[in-house]
Amino acid sequence: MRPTVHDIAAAAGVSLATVDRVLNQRPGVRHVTREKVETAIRDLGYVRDVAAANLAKGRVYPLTFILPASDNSFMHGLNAEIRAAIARSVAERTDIRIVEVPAFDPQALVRELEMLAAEKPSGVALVATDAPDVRAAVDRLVKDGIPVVTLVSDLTGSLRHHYAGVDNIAAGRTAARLLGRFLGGAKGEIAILAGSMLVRDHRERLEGFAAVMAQEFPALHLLSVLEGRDDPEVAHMLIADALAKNDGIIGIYSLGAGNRGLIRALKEKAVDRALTVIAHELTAHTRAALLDGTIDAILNQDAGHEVRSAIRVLKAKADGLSVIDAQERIRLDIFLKDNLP
Amino acid sequence: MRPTVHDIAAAAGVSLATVDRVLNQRPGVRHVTREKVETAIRDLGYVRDVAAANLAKGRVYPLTFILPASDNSFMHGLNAEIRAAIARSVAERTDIRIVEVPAFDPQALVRELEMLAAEKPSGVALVATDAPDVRAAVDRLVKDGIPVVTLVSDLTGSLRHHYAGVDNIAAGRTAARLLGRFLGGAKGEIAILAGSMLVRDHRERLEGFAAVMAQEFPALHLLSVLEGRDDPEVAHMLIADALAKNDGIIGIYSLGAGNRGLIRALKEKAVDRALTVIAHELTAHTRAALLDGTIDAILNQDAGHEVRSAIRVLKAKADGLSVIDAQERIRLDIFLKDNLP
DNA sequence: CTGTTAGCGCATTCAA
DNA sequence: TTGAATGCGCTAACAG
Repeated sequence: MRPTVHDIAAAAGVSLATVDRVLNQRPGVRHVTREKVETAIRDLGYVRDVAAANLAKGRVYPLTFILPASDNSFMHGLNAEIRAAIARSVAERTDIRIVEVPAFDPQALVRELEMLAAEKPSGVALVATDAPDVRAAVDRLVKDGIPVVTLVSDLTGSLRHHYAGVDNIAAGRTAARLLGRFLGGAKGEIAILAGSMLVRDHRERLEGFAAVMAQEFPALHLLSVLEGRDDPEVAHMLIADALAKNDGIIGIYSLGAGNRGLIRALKEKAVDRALTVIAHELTAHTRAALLDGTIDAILNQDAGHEVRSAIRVLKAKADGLSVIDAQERIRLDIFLKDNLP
Repeated sequence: MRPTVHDIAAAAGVSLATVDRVLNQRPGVRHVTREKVETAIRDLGYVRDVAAANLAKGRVYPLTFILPASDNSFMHGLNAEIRAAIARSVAERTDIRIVEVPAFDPQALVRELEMLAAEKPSGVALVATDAPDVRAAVDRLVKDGIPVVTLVSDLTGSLRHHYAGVDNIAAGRTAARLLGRFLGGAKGEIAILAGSMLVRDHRERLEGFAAVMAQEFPALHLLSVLEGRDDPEVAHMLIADALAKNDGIIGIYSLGAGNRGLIRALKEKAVDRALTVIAHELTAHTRAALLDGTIDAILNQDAGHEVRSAIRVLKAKADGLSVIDAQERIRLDIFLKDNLP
């Protein structure tokens, strides 16, 4: 039978309350007493029963998710996954709130983070816009003792406890190798469609992509990046235009959202052209395009995994517990038409 | 505040014990009383607090994992992941035991399953050898009310509750498309190295691979399957021999284990040949080979995820709870040298 | 500074 | 067929 607080109390010759005090590092225990209890804990190999503790405390974890108010399938999916987590709240003792802030707007994000500092939730998850002010606001939360997890796009250099998202440099590199290998030594131009160079994840994907292309596929020439602001209309316009003007394009890498527009442009302008296309994020649109051959491969991050992982990590940090690193690693999913979920 | 058993008891005008009886469908309750309680449960929207229930019961979940005693990196990895889960046993209220049985030996597996029927653990996970007797033994366990999960290799047609492993037909198809695209229209022969056609996962991979190859890459001709019994020595011999005898081989698909031997053969016999190679399972050996260019892509199943998933599912089934399907889906990981974990 | 006591939500004797 | 009482492991008043 595993030891309980009673066993420790007996072994240390103190009462339950005192054991509880040292266990939860509360003040009001003489140094020697504390030592005695700590020794007993170590000797008996005590591990606290978190479930019982939570029951006694009636603990719930108020968590806040801050998302950009972007109208694209990926963000809708992320939102849906959080709502699914909300539906499980009772069993998981969470109390989750979703807050939307204008996209690509650091100041709005900062304001929200400052309000949260007052609310003192058990944890905060945010899709970070990469700006110094945001970093400062996040650091402030962390210093106040509130666990913070970045979601989808990281905030390197900040004190955030954890990043729940894919390695975007690796994603870009993978896209490059896939595209290069699929094109098998052909010579030509590659168009690149991004959302915005203001968000870190897109910048990193581009960086990884360009690096591998330059190093391993010199026969392929990268055109300058098209910024579609993750908006299907803008993306459509940009791609249609590029295809019309440039006959040498043989490959496209779409590293942001708004792929609806890309796909429409391809179906209108490129039915008769041999084009190899790699895109990010599995949505209803990209899935259909992969199946009908318009897209050759999709790189994806599992939004459900990201949300569940963020919640697990925030709860663990709130309790000072450790996590299973391998379980929290968000992998880069590669989908061909054969291994779709 | 969410309703508790007390609230139900009050609402139904009965005692806690009676509420508990209907909650756990125990006998000794008049029909009318039962109805009253059930109405109260529904009206108040009661959901049982599983953590509290487990505390009161002092519940632990004795689980048994049955693995083939195969000496390859993948099985070693699987074993290690189970041991990692054992290390977490205290917190997760599990009591996990690993049993090894001779590989590819249905009768040994059946004997073990029959012994388990007597022990009545909370759940059983097994790497299934595909045979009618095994199916019958599994069905027997299920009918006895013991949750059963197949791991890595499934047992279709049996009553097992869940399969924690990848879709191997999809894996084979994906391997074919990757190989075909990487070879970009070249014409030549493809060597296939399997472990044994007696295990379902290998048969399914081959099936998927052959289907896509026949349909989409007619210029590539599949040689007859080499069975390496997941043994590095045998694999080495078979591949070295094939390469020596056949100059037309331009691609290799290794769908089983024992890749150490394959890699050694490639380094000895094929340094001067342009060979595209796809293999299964990420191990220290295949990882190194991917990085140095000997292998072009690795298809993988995350053993850690499989083990954690099997445990979650077995616990849930033992309690009659539902699982999050997306969380329990084991995906096919595709690794290029750029996205290694 | 330390101890006593009463729960958290549920399961389980033992009586009635 | 039903109910009262006790305890699971832990926390948190409230006394001392």
